[in-house]
Amino acid sequence: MLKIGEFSRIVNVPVKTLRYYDEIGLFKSDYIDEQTGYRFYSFEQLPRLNRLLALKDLGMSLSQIDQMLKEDLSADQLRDMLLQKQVELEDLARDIRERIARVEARLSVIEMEDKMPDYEVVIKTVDPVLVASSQDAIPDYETIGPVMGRLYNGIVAHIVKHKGQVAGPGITVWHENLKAEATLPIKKAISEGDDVTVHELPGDQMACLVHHGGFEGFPQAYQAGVQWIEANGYEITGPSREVYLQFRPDGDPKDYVTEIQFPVAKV
Amino acid sequence: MLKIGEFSRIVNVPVKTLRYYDEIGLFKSDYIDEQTGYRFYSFEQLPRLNRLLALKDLGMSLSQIDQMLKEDLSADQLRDMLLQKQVELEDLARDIRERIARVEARLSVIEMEDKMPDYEVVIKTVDPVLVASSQDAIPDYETIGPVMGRLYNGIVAHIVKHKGQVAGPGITVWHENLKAEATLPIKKAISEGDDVTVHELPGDQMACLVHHGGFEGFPQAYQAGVQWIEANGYEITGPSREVYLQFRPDGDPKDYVTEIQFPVAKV
DNA sequence: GCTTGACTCTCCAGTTACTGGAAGGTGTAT
DNA sequence: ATACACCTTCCAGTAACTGGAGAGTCAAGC
Repeated sequence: MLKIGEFSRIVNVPVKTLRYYDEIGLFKSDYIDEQTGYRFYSFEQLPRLNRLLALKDLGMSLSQIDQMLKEDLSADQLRDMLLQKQVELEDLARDIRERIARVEARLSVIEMEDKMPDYEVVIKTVDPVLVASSQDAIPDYETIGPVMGRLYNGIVAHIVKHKGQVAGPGITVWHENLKAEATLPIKKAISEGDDVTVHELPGDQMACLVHHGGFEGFPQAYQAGVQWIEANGYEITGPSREVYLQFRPDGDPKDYVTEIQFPVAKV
Repeated sequence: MLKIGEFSRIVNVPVKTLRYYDEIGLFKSDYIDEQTGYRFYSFEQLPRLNRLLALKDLGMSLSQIDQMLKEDLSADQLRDMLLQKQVELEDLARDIRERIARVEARLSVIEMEDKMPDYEVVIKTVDPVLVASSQDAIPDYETIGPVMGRLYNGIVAHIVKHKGQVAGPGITVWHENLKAEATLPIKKAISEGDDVTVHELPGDQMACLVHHGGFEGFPQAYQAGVQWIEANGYEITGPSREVYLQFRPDGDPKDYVTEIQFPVAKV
């Protein structure tokens, strides 16, 4: 019979931890002196504790270990738990590798620019949105402003005419070949018109960044987004979007806030 | 100005979490209505939150993020924190790879034997011990018993003669060519004798397993230890030891408990 | 026999980054 | 007027310990 401190030294487990395992019933002391409350451990308990420690070294949780130490657990059940842990660990390993890549990407920005990146990119899942939509080709960069203005005005007019309700800020979807689709989220479906269709923008995993200021800064913002996506092992899988979080045609462009979204998937 | 729920939807962060960040001062709402206590957020706050989320994606803790978001932090300090995180993540990645290897080793045992391994191996750090020691070559397996008996009797006699105090169970160190060193831990150094020396067994990282029962089972135990060490990417770096945790020459061998230790290092 | 120091006991609080729930107030649409 | 969604604060719980306070126990040395 060993006192807790002696046992602790043999198995290299802190006294506090042994008391904790005793308390939660995972590893009880062999015998407790009723007078003093002292815990006593025996050498016969070593195999159980060693199995416990070995399982802990695999990363199992204490409650899982508790199950696995039960005598009546079949080899099949054991195997299943280990296989599950294996999958879990492999997911975790992948996650860590991605994190390391992100840290390295950020470090390389700091090396080059001597500061944090100007645009922070975050991955998020965007829900599908029902929108009223109108689109047109943009002949060249100069004409983006007027064309977009015309498209949005058309949509607003259409929504007003059909008593629809706007549900959020405007979203432009950039299809290939400079074809711009202007959309406004609406609460319920309304009938379509000559130039205005009603459909759902699909939900997706998006790499998002926020641009603060006028439209003249967009090229840099797009560039930053594309660079991040490449450096972090994603690829663009569809048309990008601009969400005009804060915008009024008569407002100061300095106050504009736009979120740029790229639908992405892991390469 | 956005209510917490609207802001939550835009940034894809749960309301509860925003309130929590507000509470710990990491990310305060822009304005609080004094009447109702409602929190309001502005689009101007998006960049800070996005930077926060991006840093969280690197695995930084909230308190580290809090420091990194301070305006007056130099690029050098930022770089140092990221470098430190990088090292930390790489350590973690290695740790997880090793865990995966251990899970796989255990799975292969279960596939072959349809049960948990008979011997559980754990890595632990063993402290140096001061011992009285006596050694001899073992001509063949048959003679282990008598020779060890003689060696230990000699040590005990020596310790008694010099009024030393035994500090723990006997330890046999197996040097090359079947040379056995019998040792007994002692509390304080005593003078040496013709056959008995006093010195310190070095501390080391050891792969340890516990054998329950008589000495006839030792070969299997050693085999299990060596197999585990190979399967888990360690190598043996010195002489192995046997610690006789529970042993009396006149006792029932079934009750003997011995810890076998192999000094190891990662390959 | 007494003191000293090492050891043990229980109980409580704190760690991280939230999450869930209860009880109660607010805002808007029908 | 009422239903419903939304907001508030406060409290408890998570995992696996760790640290500390205050009190009792044990063995050795004088």
